[in-house]
Parts: sequence; structure tokens; C-alpha cells
Amino acid sequence: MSTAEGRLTSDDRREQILAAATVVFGERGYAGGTTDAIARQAGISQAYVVRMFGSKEKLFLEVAQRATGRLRAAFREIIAGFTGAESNLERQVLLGRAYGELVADRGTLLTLLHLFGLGQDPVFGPEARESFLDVYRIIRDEAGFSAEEATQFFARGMLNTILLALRMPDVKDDPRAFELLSSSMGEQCETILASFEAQASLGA
Amino acid sequence: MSTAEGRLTSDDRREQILAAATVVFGERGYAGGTTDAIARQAGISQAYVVRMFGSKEKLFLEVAQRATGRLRAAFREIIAGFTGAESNLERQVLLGRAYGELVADRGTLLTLLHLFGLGQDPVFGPEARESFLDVYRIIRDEAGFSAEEATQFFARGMLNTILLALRMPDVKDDPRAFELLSSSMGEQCETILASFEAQASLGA
DNA sequence: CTGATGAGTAATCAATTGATTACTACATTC
DNA sequence: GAATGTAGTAATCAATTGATTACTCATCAG
Repeated sequence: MSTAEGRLTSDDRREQILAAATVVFGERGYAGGTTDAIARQAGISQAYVVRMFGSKEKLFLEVAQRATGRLRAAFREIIAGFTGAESNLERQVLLGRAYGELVADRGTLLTLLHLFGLGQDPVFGPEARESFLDVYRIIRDEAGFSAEEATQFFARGMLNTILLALRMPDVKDDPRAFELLSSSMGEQCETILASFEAQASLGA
Repeated sequence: MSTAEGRLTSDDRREQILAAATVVFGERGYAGGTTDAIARQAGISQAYVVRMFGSKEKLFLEVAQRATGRLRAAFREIIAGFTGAESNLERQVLLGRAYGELVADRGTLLTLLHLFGLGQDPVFGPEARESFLDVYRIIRDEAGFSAEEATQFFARGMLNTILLALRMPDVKDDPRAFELLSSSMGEQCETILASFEAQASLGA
């Protein structure tokens, strides 16, 4: 996606770099994602990536905050649409669907997962914990789930996240893999898989 | 833990390097974990680390295989101890406890999680999927769980894994964090937390 | 003793990486 | 039309990293 445009406003360029960084950090993790790969993905020079965000660390922080922010927004949007007539089970389905749509962007999915693996980092750790808890508070206080319901919802979400990160749908021919995917993700698997196929992967 | 011993047999040294690599790869991921950090952790030279395993990639592969292998062994040991009188719920508790004991080693926990985030890697991806499915098959075929029970068991396990990776117990004073931890991990949280405290973290 | 084998390292290399600097080109404003 | 700000890059740097090579030192069989 090295969109070879001309000059952009710094805000537009910023968005573009964040999108590119989400892809690269997703595929290679924080340590493995280079500013050079991000620059190439965005079609600009490596120097400009660093200059616009100050450092790779600050860039990743913004990428992570953007991902968790989008998650919060997606959940709040669904909750705002609650009529009050749904059962909590129906609400779980609606929220789960929203999560599925969000992480249909593989970069976002993987960035979230990589962030979770950075719990011991002095900078990203606190950020990761706080974001995770924020989402839990939304599900608990704003969606009105009980602790048990919320935990169950999160557990299923984490399993789905890992199954997608693993690219488990790639071995869907295996009967046990198919069973696990169906049992955990239901029909959502198809939609998300299709979306993954559509996403360009980084060159070697 | 730079245990400054003298010469060891190559097998003993191998074990020691694998243990050191588990710690380092756990804390910094595959890309971020350097052979130099592993060597220092093991108290030997960087050259010897590379030489013994051929490459960093092969070393990580062995570390990952060791972690997933231990998981399979732990589950099989528990299953072998089943009397046939337990309910499936009791069996879930027993297996969950075994998982908790395994990932009380933080290096193992994080190595597993990092492996899951490598699903698109041409080398580690297939390995990760196959290992994950192997464990699922054990739970499904050898422990005799239904697809729904197994999925639920895995979902809970993945949530616990991420909560521990996030170091969520560090913010246990937060009422919602405490609630989530209690609801997902129960009293196991205490044991594992204590074990984490006891583990030396890498120097800067 | 001697010679071979295995454990382990120091030194070094080429490649990569995040960051900095000095610069260019295009706008906008006065 | 000069001046100023803003988007963007080329060139370069110091540090790091995985890997290789040539070596040292200990041990042990004969």
C-alpha cells in the first residue's frame, strides 16, 4: 500500500503513518517492527516517520492507544444502541460482533495482542493494563453485565483473538480446528477470514 | 541468574541456555530477545549460544517446542490421574490448576503468548497452530470434554494468560481489576503472583 | 607424555536500526 | 517578490545484532 501521493497535510500524513505502523507492528511486533518498514509501507522516508513522532516508542504508544480507543468507541456505540429489550445474551452477541468487525483489521488485532505481551514494559505495561481495565469497566458498568457475564465475554474474546492471531482458519480443513473455530467464533469466522484475505501482507 | 559455574557437559549447558532463553524471549519477545542477553543470562559467551543452536531462529523454535511440550505433558499427567468419578467441571478445575502451575513460570507463560502472536511467521506460525491444536485434541479426545466444554476451558485459559501477561495483579487495588482477576482466576491468582515475585527480572 | 576431542571464548564482521543533521522544494503571506 | 513556514528527503552516525573464525584450555585414552 505504498500510496505514492504528493504532499499531504501533516495531519493526513500522520494518519497514514499510524495506519502503516499498525500493519507493521502487527506483523512484526514492537521490537521487530522497524521505522524503515513503516516508512516504506507509508511511501515516505524513514527520517520523516521518526521526526513526526519523536521516537519509535512514542509512535507505538499512539498506535496502541488508537487501537484501544477504537475498541472503546466501538463498544460504546453498540451500547448506545441498546433498546433495553435485549437479553444479556443478545447483548453479548451484539458486542461480540462489534469486536469481530474491529479486529477484522488484522493490524489492529495483532497490535492489541502484542500490547498485551508487553505487560512488564515500564511504558507500555501501565498503558496496556489501564486500557484493558477501561474496556472491562465499559462492559461491566455501561453495558450492565454481571462480573460473571463480563468475564465470560472477555474469555471468549481472548480466545477468538488468539485463534485469529494464530491464523487458525488456515488449517480449517482439520476437523478439530474447524470445530474449535465454529464453537468459539461461530459464523463470524467466515467474515473475518475474508477480510484477512483482502489485506495485503508485507513484502519480504 | 548468571550462575558462574565452570565447564558443564554440553547437555547441561544446553538446558541452561534454553532456560535462559525462555526468560529473555518471554520478557522481550522473539525479535527483541537478543542472543547476547540470553548469553549473559546463562553466564556464557554470545558466540556459544549461537553455536550450540545454529541460529536464533532454531533456538526460539526449541524454546517454543519445549514450552508447548511441557503443557501437553502436564495435561496428560492430570488426565492419567483421573479416577473416572469426577464431573467434567471438577476435571476442568484440575486441568486449570495444572495450567496455572505451568505458567507460574513467567518465561513459559510469555513465550507461549509471543508464539501465538507469530501466526503469520512462515516458520513459527505452523508450529504454533499445530501445538495449539494438539493441546485442543488432548482436552477433547483424551480428557473427554465436549466441544463446548473444551472451548470454554480454552477461553478461560486464554483470558488468564493475558491477565497474567499484563501483570494485572499489579493493580489489584483497583476494585474492577480485583473483581476480574477473582472471577477469572479465583484463588490461583495468589499462588502465581507469589511465584512471579520470586522470579528475578532482567537488568536494564 | 602425547594427541585428540570437546567446552568455551575473544575478536571481528557485515548488516541493520533508530536517530540526527543539513538540506530542498513548495506554499502562503505581507 | 522577498520572507517565512511547512512537508519532506538524502546522507550519515553510532550503536546493536546475529553470525563466523580462529583460538585457548581442560580432559582423557593409549
